[in-house]
Amino acid sequence: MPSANKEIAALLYEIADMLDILEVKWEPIAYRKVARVLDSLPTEVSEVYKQGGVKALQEIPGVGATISSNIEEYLKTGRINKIEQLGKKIPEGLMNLMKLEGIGPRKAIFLYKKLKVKTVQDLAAAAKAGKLRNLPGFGEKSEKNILQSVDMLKKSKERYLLGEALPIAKQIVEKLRKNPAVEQAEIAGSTRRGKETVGDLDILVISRKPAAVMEVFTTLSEVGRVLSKGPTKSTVVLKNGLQADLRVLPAESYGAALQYFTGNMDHNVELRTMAIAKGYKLSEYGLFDRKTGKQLAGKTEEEVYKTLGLHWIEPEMRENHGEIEAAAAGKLPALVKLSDIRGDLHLHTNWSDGNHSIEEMALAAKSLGYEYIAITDHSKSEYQAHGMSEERLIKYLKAIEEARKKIKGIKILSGSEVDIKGNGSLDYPDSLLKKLDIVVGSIHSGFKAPEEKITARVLAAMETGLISILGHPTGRLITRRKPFDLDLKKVFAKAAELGVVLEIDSQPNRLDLKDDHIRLAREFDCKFAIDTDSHDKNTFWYTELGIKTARRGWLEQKDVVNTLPFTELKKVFRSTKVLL
DNA sequence: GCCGTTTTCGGCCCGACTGTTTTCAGTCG
Repeated sequence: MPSANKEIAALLYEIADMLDILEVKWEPIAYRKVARVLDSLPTEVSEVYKQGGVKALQEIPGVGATISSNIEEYLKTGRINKIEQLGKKIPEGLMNLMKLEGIGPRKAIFLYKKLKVKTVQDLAAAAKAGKLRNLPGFGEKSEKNILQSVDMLKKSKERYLLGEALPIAKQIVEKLRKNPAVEQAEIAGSTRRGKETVGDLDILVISRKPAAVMEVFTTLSEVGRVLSKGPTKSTVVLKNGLQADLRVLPAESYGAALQYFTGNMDHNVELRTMAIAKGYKLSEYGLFDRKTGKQLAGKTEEEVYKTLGLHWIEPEMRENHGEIEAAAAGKLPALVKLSDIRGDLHLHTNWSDGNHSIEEMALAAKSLGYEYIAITDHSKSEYQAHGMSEERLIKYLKAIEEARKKIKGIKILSGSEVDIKGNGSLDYPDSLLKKLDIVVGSIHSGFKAPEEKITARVLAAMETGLISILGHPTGRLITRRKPFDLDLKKVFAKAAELGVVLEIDSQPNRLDLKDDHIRLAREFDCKFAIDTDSHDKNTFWYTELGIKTARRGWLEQKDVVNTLPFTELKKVFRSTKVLL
């Protein structure tokens, strides 16, 4: 299912930027708003249009007569004429100037008018030649900053994996907490929401000595460069290139600030709109009565939500995807928690491409308090990953048997991550598969096959009745590879029918299924397993990433099979005819 | 361009920091 939503959103953003440069008032806001909505719309715009035409498009918040016709045009022709029309009025390359930190639409158009600067290179040359310093609103400092921005643009990476951002965010927060000036320090932003990629870190500190906090923050060993440093807000670029913002607020604003800096933007705009309707004003400082200016809430997030007539909403749900309506109706799910996890059902050892032995993996899992694990090394087709031949599989099962004798206090299940081959058959004969406790069925080839083909392949594999868990179902690698072109509805319906558990693979670059897909699968009443797919005893913490992803998909404890005690887990997998 | 338990016209979230100014515009989130 290739998504047109993202493409349309990108075009609407482009229109907004163009209108900004042309100094059109308000219209950019309207376009940007719809772009944001489409970016995270769970349903396909093309479907909406197919069902109800332009009228249905106008049901999407922010979409009116003009934008709906823009969308319709795109769906029919693959382009939006307005972009070409606007493009004629804007010099080639000028849009790129706005990618520079500190250059917005006003400065971009001003520089063009004054100096005929069109490209980033033009601007860098002008700055180097000292041609900017005498322009109104510019000075020597501006030239220096522009040159630094050009430098940064070259090096910058768009977004970082949650698995990269979360550890460093935690590290920074821990350091801040050790400082006596810091009363509280929290991670906010998309990291707190558990988004699969993170653009920058948002850190919130409560303190009565903001200056001291800023000093500590801007001189942390992780910091590469300080972009700005004020009394309550500073921005730095970390040595790994990730940007980090720190805000300091007083304790009475803690809840409102945490709420505000957690976002996302759409969620916040919605809350502020609700506040306005009630005659309140919501900011990071608190919820206030508009007339009297009296603070009504702000110390805790719960208080802020409650005063707006809502139950407290889990950070991972704050995407304006219906959670506000659910909170108003008291219908929020009780999300699954990290502490609910009792085991990991997808692990590799040095029997295939893992770094540690069966015993080492089992001991690491046991030290986490896990009740059970499944060892699931690769099947024979995974030649490059030292996939096991039938003969080695037999020896491997004996080795698992040995490990069970040595290590008590944790159940070690025997399994394999078995390749689903091109025709949908599995990589070992049925007789061997039936000797395993758990079969994780995964696709590792033919990623680019057309929808019908790859969907049929997955359905056929599930119909063998021998797959317990469908491993990393869409095969995506966040930074490298698109998901398979699967008909997810068919796959989820079949998984629910046959009792095949869907994996949420917690590898930082996978997070597969992803949040939106999980929510869709949940509608089919599918069951899930949150696994780490660990190849090393030190990566069990990836579960945290999988949990956040599951929570973004609104999953509850009852939806996730590896939260079950072992006796219950056995019952789940009985239906797939795999022995346990 | 969109939208309406204040509005079919007149608003559009709100506030911090920087660099330039000497009270503020632009940018950012």
